[in-house]
Amino acid sequence: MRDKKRATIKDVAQETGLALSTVSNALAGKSNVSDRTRARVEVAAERLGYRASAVARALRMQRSFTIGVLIADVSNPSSADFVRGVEDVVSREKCTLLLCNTDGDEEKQLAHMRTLIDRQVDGMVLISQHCSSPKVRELLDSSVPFVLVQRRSAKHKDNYVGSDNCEGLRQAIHYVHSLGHRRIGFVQGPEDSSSARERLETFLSTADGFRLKVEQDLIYHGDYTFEGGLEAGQYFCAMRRRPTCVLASSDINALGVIHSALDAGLDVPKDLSVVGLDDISLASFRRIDLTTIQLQKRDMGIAAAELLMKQVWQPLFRPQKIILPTKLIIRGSVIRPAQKSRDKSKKLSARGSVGDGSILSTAIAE
Amino acid sequence: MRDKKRATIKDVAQETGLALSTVSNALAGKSNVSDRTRARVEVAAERLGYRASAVARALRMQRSFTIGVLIADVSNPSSADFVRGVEDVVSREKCTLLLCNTDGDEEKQLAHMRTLIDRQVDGMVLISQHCSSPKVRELLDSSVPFVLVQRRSAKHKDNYVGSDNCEGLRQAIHYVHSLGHRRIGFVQGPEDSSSARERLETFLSTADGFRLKVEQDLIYHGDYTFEGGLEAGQYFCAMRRRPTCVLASSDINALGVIHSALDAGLDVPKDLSVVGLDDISLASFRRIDLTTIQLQKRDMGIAAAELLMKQVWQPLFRPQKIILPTKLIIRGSVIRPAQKSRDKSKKLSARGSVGDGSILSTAIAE
DNA sequence: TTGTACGCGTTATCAA
DNA sequence: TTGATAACGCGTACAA
Repeated sequence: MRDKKRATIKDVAQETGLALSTVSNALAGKSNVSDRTRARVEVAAERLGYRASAVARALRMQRSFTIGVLIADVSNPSSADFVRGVEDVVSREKCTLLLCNTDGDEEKQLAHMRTLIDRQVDGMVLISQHCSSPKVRELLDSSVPFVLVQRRSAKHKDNYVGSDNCEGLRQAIHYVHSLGHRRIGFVQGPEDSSSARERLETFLSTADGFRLKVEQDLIYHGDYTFEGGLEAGQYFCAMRRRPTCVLASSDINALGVIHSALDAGLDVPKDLSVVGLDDISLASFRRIDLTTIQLQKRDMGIAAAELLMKQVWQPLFRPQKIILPTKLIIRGSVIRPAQKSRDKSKKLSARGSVGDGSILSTAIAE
Repeated sequence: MRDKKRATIKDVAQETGLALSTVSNALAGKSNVSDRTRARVEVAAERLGYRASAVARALRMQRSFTIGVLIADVSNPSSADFVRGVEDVVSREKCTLLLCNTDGDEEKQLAHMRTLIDRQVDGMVLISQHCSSPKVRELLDSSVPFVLVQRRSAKHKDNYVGSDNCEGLRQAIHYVHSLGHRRIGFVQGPEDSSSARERLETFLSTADGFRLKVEQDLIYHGDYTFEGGLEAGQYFCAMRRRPTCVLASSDINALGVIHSALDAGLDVPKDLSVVGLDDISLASFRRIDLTTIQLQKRDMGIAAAELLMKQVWQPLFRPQKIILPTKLIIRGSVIRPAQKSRDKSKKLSARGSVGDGSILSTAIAE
């Protein structure tokens, strides 16, 4: 069943009685071929079902019309959006996307990077990948154009697309503070993430602006995962002086925190308010109703791919940083802390659900 | 900064003073080369940082070590898992994955299929894609090995990986029936999905086995999306004789149904029980706590890729169908219908959350 | 306007 | 055991 050989440009030449180059020129839309022959060529090509081999073309042109994307895990809802954004523009530009999962493992990342380079991708997008270690650096600098997304190297002037780690977070802190929260827990992302570090700094300085003293034990060194959220939640809920609000490292992470809080017999948001980061599509689902800092991931993917394509077309294009805005999305997972409860804002309080029997609601505020 | 030219096999030959073919043989691990020269070659290759060009190799070998994957939308949480599974085995097999989003649009699918074929992919995995229309069919049959996932063509004997649309669903119906539900709504997936059709048949026949008469208006012709779930939910909630339980077409769809029910002032599960399909990771999150039929998507992706690789290596391998089991995962979104409430099953009832003020709990059973 | 010839970097065949 | 040579399918200078 599998077809006989694919028609090549040679077949079209034979069919029309023209030379290879004439056919090539005709099909490429070059101006040095008469309308009559072009038409003949087109008809013949159509009839033979001829399509140029992208492989041969890539070899000849030293350009594969292929873009590599490295990501920790596509099946992670908070990262797949990036890929989608990248693919949007890549396919619009007549390129195709080579996808690699690295699981955050540097060895895997290196291996994938090498095979991408072997495949002569025209460029790569690295989403939250390692980018500082010598080995990665060497590949990066010696091969093809690339754009870093979300995680950058301090030491180098690279193309970078990220989100404003300050603005949304500051809004969140203002908001939470305005509601009366004074003890605020913070889940920090992984140590090697530049964004995670920036967010921590922003948190500390903003809190400082409010004369909030942030004790060390209010910073939980975690990651972006659900499991990490569970642990963070357990940690915070077990504290003697429990925070009244927790800023999680991601939406998924926030759900982990909430999960643990519920397990501990606390109610969210009555006993513990939680803020996420991402605004995944499910965040607006009523049963979740997560107040969160919105990241425009698909747009970041789009920006990254567009930046990359510029690099590909004009290799002298100067490296560029693009920072997309973030903003706080207010939903129901944050309300005033318990002490000054009796709150009037019906909309918010109505949304809280009642916990199960074993409520240990010894709500503590400072 | 961008490197000077990549070293080619020619450079290695020059460096060692050997012939191209000898170098090639040495590096390919062929047995017809002395240990001494092999060592020399390896050293030289290492020093020059030589890596074979995958493009040239693909042209020569007519094999690209590349697999194409077509999917509606990677950023959809209920489909990204497939991709991850496919990538797991593809990368293990030293191949790379070309990813295309089709948005369920046949034209886009065709365009992507063509570029994949132009790129001489060794095979393709089509996840929930169109596979019966003449145009698609023609490409499928005339190009490279392929495996269909989740949606198949009735008319052809293709490689297919799917899930048992019967078993899990039957379990769900048994379960729901045993709790006392008699009016059960069913959200059907898109018309052109073979799985959706199979599930409807299973639903009807199983219901028939219980002497449940399923009126036409209990079947809602929808899709797999959240928005579709919202509409389905509105539809069911507005019925004069409302169902006490709804079987949704996917987890995301189920969340839509729940959302609408809550909006209508109903409580889930007290006034309306809901069953999902997928078991996405968030389904187990307490605030969602969705009783659902589990599909092993990542495993399906793995099975599909393995089947495809077999086809690639041995083109005479006979087409094969692989059906992965499904099972009901019992959580909290289904309880006994309101009438015969007063239920004793603490575990289930304890999990229900209390609705807000405006409860229209005119629960109706047959 | 059309045709010839070469090279992109490999692997495979066959002769030395 | 090693080496010369011919493909693979295309684009492109250059000659006709």
